[in-house]
Amino acid sequence: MKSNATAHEVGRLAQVSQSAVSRTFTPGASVSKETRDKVMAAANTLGYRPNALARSLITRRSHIIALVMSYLENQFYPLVIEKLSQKLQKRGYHVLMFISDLDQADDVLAEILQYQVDGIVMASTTLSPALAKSCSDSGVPVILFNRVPDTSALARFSTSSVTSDNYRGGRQVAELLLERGHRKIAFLAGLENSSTNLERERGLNDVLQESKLCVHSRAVGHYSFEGAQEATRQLFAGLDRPDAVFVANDHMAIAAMDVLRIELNLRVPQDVSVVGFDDVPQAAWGSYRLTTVMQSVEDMVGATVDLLHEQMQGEVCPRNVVIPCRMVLRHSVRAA
Amino acid sequence: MKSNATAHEVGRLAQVSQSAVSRTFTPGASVSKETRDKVMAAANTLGYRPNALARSLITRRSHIIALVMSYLENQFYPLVIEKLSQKLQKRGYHVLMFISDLDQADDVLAEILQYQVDGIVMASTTLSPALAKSCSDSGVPVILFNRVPDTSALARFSTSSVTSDNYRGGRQVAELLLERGHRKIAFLAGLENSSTNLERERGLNDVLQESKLCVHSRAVGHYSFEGAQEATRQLFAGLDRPDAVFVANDHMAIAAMDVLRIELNLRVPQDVSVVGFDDVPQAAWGSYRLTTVMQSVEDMVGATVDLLHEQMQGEVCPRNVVIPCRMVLRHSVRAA
DNA sequence: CCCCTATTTGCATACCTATGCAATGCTATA
DNA sequence: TATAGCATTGCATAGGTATGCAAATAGGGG
Repeated sequence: MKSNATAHEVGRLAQVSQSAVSRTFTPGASVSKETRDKVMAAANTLGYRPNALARSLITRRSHIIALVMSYLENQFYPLVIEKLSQKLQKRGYHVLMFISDLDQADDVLAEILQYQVDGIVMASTTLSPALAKSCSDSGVPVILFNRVPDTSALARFSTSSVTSDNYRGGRQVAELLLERGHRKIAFLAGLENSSTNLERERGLNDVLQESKLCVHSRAVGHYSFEGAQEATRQLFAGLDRPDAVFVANDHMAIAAMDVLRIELNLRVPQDVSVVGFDDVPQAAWGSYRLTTVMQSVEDMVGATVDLLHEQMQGEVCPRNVVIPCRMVLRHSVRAA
Repeated sequence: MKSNATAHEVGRLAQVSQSAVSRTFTPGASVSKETRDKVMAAANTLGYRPNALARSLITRRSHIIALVMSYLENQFYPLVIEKLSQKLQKRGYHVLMFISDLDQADDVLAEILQYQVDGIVMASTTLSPALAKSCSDSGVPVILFNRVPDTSALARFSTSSVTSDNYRGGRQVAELLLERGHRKIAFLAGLENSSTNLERERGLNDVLQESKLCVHSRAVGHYSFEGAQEATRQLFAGLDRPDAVFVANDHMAIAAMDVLRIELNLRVPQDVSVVGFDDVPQAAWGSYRLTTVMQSVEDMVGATVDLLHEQMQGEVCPRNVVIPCRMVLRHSVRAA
């Protein structure tokens, strides 16, 4: 009873043509209730399921969305996978996962295109202008998630993006820290050239500058846990220590807090205030209670799915969607 | 310059047949260097990529592996996605993600089979015997990851599994706690009927019994963060409190530690020892330094990929692979 | 009872590639 | 030089489904 049953075989058993079988499994096709019932009965007997590959070959729709990610260490991304996969499943699409190093994204993309995917979501990865063009040529919509297209004109006009309002988030953090009386504010950067890092830092700097201040010190953690630990040590190595640190994301902020408390014996927030970005679940854990800027995964993924749908309908106009974000006040910043 | 180019078009441009094009892109096929070069040149001009769907239709190999997961809250699973995806990519396979609620796995499986996947990995999900049979009928190997097949004979003989040695892990935890002088040991359970929970608890109970002891108390956290918080409160609500808690996984153990320290003002490990299971990255974080049992994601995923390969070659004999696990001593258990 | 329309059905083809088979060309050996 | 043997190539078909088109059927109104 191998489930190799084809539409032909079902048709033969049900005494109808293969077309009738196809129509039975195609919503909205023209079939009488009578034949539909016959077909369904035969299909159940044989354990028939339409072959999605053969179907895609004709309809030119695979109902597969490629999702490219580089590292899942940061808990933000698993949440994205989960939400995205769920929302797409509800609309009849499925997610094909690709893990790629940050720089090797181009190679992966070549593979992806072979699968005739209906769309591509690239999370925290940039896309070379050449590849972006190659995608838009083949008519596959590409959505950058949590990254903004390269400033190069070529890429900017051919791919869409969904980000949160990183600049305003950065500003809000700066305003909060100033309001709480901090004047020696350090920035712990993620990946130097990532748009998230650039925008968040720009927000911080602009607010400081408006108050005739500037950043106290700066170190780079490359969005990794170990990198953030090392960067924290650097920031606090000198005699003139910062009294607050804005960390480019929560994942690094947690690493920083542990170093501050355990290695350097500093209290958070009494001795140093720490602010993160993302609002990953761990930020709420009792041991950290990290004040941070929430990026709504729900909204960002929702916007991504909407964009995909739009562009798969053939709307060729790429858009850059910006989702507002919101300060979440916990206990890692001192009172005024 | 739409990348819709087909093998026919490439062939025409290169002045060869479609077969020659196909052979050029099929490793090991018979093509002269001369024609291969002509084909490659034409392919580059047209931006040709073989259509993986059409190819799969003929070869009856989609090179797609379905991965079914239920919840990614526990950081163990993102690591699995990452490793599995990487290892499979190296062998030319890709991962199609399916998120399913614990009980709705059967529905999802019907969808999966339409995609003609070459294999299915089900992480922490059980499979109804009927569906298991349905898969083995259609010749698709199914690997249960971190779960053991149902005790029902039907399922046991048709699906493989990869787990760590949960029973021995549970024993090791018990031995450690006894050795450190604990006699009032509580167990914080995950999902009551999951094989991981059953085995870990059995290991604990067996060792206690061998020392003429039994578990001090028990509560259920359902492998969720909030569930574990509530369960911890229950365990410590009475007057006769446990002096050690074995928590069925790290994710819950961390929730428990926060409740113990922050809500109940207990010190870990001075007042209570806590042991987890999995060794997720967070267990090593400075604020927790959780003593736990390491499940090697690397080894488990490696075994999964090997099993898949084996079964996809047509070896029909399902196997239950058990990976050894290892105690990781940190600082959440008191000294002897 | 007939004709017109609406619905249902089957035939044939297309989607794109892989591959068995026969044919072709070529080299080397006797 | 003839022939066997090998490497390369093209032809034709298959894989499973969707769909345009024409044929067939049913239904309804006059």
